[in-house]
Amino acid sequence: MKITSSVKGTRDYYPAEMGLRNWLYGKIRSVSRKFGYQEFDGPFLENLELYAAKSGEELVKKQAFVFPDKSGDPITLRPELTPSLARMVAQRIHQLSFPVRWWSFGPFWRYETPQKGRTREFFQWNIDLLGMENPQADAELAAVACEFFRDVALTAREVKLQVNNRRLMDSALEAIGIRGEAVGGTFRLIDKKEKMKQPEWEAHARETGLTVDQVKGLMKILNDLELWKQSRELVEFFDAVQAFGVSEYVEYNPAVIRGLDYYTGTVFEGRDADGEFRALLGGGRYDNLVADVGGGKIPGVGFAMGDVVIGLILKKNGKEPMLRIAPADVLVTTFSAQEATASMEISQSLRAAGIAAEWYPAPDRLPKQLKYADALGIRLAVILGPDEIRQGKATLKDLIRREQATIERADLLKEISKRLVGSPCE
RNA sequence: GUGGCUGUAGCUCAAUUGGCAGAGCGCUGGACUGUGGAUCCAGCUGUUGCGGGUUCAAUCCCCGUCAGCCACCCCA
Repeated sequence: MKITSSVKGTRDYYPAEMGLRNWLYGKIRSVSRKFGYQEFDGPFLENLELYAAKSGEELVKKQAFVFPDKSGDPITLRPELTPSLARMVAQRIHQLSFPVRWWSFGPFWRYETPQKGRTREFFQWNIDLLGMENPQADAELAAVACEFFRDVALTAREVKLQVNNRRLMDSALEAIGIRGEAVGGTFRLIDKKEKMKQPEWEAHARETGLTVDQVKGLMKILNDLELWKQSRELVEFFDAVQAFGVSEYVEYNPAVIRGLDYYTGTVFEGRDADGEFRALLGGGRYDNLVADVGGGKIPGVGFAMGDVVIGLILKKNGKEPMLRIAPADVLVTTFSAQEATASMEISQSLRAAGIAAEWYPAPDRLPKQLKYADALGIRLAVILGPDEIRQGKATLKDLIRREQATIERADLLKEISKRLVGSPCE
């Protein structure tokens, strides 16, 4: 019988991967709560209409998984969370206490060609602050991202948060005569700047309809690392970032634009310092989105971080956690069929005391059982043979320290608890 | 969606101009019948991604297809 293959662009979560995913979730949860954010989630299925005018055109028309339901209505597997968030806020706008601070971690789907750092099914951390439009709120989200970097031990040398502002770019472009419909094309041009060689990029810029002077002007904008000082929003933003104590991670980058149409002000991206991977997180200010889904005018700012790229960056920098495969701290071995019952009873008495204990369910050779404990990273083994049973004792073996002692059974619990303090794994 | 590279044991990879499909790691057993990681010995593991074609003969050449990766596009 042939094994049915998995769906393209999906991943299987074996216990090791599941452990990593849960570890990541734990870090995300901890940072989010530290800043006072509440966990929520939206449905995984949404009506296509929700995304129609608000997300990028590409995201909806080409990248969304859309299926007709039995009545023929187009149902979408959510490609992002922000429109759902905007709807949920719009629906309860009179009951919520603002500022609303919400976060979420869940699956999303995009129909794209899978590559490194990009899958069709992925998990994403979303965190948003709604109801405030001051730059200090933007800075808080930047601080959340940087605090997360710190919590997973990524340094400011390894990752950066690069910031820009749409309004600043709009006015800078307007100053060189680019306005209206030409702005979108120019934004895409800016996105390409880092990927293309200089003459190539200039030629491409001319093809999109820019004059020689405009290309020069655009170059000047992109090379001016002091440009942010002309933006009151960004000046206040950077002051607040300093107050939050995360300046080391945050820098101005005029080439950061973001593709999504709903961003209106500050935008930012998390990147690894070498620029080896695609953006590990992206977000910004969206002041019209709630109104666009039929709610009142509620400004918002937030970001999303996918699990795939952060996983690659953690791995590259040696910051993946040491995770144990087995949840049990103790393996109670089974010496022979005669001692099996006593072993089971001991394992249960450990559980009753709150210790995760695994009972080896067959009288296999002792070396095999100990190898099993070793392979799963179970630190302690209890050995209960005829000698121990006769004397009312038990042997406790510490697989890490390579030592063992035969002790009174009454002392077993105490000894185990003592040895489990300060375990090296998470 | 377009173009390119790759696909061999559970994992990492070999295999001469087309000529019997191999190694390391891992796994199983033993050396060691009540003690794991080291060492040594032995053993197991294959529809060479899948389907077709050319050939006396295909892992190798050709076509198709699927998957991974790279670029474009876009983005977490």
